Amino acid sequence: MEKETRVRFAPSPTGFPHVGNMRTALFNWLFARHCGGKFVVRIEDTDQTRLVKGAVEAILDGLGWLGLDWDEGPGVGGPYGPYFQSQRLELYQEIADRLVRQGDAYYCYCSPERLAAMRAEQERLKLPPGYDRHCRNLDPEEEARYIAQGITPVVRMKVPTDGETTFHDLIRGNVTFKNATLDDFVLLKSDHYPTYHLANVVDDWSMKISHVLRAEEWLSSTPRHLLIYKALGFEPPEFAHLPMILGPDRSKLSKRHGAVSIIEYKEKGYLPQAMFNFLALLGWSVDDKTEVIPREDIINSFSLERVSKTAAIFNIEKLNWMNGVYVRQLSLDEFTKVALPFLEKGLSPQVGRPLDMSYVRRVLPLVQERAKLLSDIPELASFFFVDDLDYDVGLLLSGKNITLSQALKILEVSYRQLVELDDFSEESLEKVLRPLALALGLKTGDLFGLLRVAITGRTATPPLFKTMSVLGKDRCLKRIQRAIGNLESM
RNA sequence: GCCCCCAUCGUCUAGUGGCCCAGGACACCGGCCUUUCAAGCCGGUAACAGCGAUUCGAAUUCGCUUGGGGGCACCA
Repeated sequence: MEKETRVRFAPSPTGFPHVGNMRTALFNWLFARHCGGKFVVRIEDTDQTRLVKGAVEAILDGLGWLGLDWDEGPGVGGPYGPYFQSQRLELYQEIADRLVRQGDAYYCYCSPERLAAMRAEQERLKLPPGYDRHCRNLDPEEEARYIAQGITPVVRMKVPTDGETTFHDLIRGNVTFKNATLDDFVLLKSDHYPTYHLANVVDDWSMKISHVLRAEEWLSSTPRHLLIYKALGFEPPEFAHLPMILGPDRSKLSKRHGAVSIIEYKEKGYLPQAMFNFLALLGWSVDDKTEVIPREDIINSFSLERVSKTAAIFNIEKLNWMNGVYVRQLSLDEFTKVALPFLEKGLSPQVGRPLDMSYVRRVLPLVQERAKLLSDIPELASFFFVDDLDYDVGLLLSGKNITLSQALKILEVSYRQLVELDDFSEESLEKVLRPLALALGLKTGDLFGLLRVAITGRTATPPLFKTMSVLGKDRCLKRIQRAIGNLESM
């Protein structure tokens, strides 16, 4: 029987879910779903000093938001748990002991101060930094002396000083490291927690992970992991190192590049479908032209062969465009559902709540094709809700062909015509206003432009008749009246 | 400094020796549509880092150079 495909996403809760991490999660998830394998989430909380409160929840929220469901892990359990490394300490300690007993690892009593001094010296001499193996071959007396001092040792891997470690990366091909360039890295810290290297190997093995898909930043620690697998006699998984996601300055994406947490994108009004699609295309492609592609199709066509080797810059412009595409694809019901929270939150407190839903449902279609982000919506729609339009009166005269007195006259005539109009539908309005332009000897654009400003306070809005029809006769007349007043007091 | 990875338009990418004086998308610039905006449509600017080698033929293979990135913690 073929070995089951099992992949994992193993975030450490030391911060919020970074888009780079989420892309890694996504690729793992896609790989599992494509192969009909399992997607495991494991929390790597072995650094007690850097734990961030709420980070686990935020990470899981991020996964949930993108629709990346996990088969084993926090909340769902599974046969290889626990899925928090802090709950598996004994396992790592046992393995570390075993490595020491076998002679593949050793206790190191060096103080942080000594290590720092050593590093400083190495830097001064322009030597590659790395542990100098001071404790690798301690004589028993010396070791006894350290123990007597009550020093809690760390456990270090006894890395072979010669030979090479080679592995086949599914994306990059064969990669070889000389063992001599590796130092004796720490396996178990003095607080008895494992380092990433140990915990990661032990867990990937004990959780029967078949493929490790992780970011390229891990490439150079892979030989260390392989050395541990070898010492333990474990068969290593397959490795695939995904290209990095970089900021616009080509450096590793970080907070100084702006929004970096997936949660921030959610809050700014990106749609998860759009983010999913966009992230899938960062480092992977279907063919030479497909951009917008449904989730199911991405799963079906996903393969590591089409993952690129080159680091990618996070191109927010393209994400924005793609989000707009997905926003426009939404049905009115769907759009209403996702837009409402943004409207509630972003509309001025002056606007009465709760919002009139039947009115909202008439406004929203006019906004939908103009919004790139859901957070654009309150601004795009505010004039539908606010009673007192706050605009620069000069805008009323922004049409270059109209003088103040003309504008006044036009508004007055328009007002008189509209008062008479009972049916305020788009068609009916058009039937009145187009002829009016002709009658006044105006270009339609000049008349409609003036009315637009009077009625909305803006020069760019959804189509005028639609807008007026949604606003209703009352509001439109009041606003025209008010515009007349504004002009008179100029 | 040492080790590893990478190298096609500004950006994301297609391209696995002839189909490529390099295709798509975003952005940008024109035009059309049009009551403004948006959307849509049409068109345009724009790239194989350099040098050698292999080959009848290289974006595609190899080498070197250059450039970029990542790693070198009792962090992950």
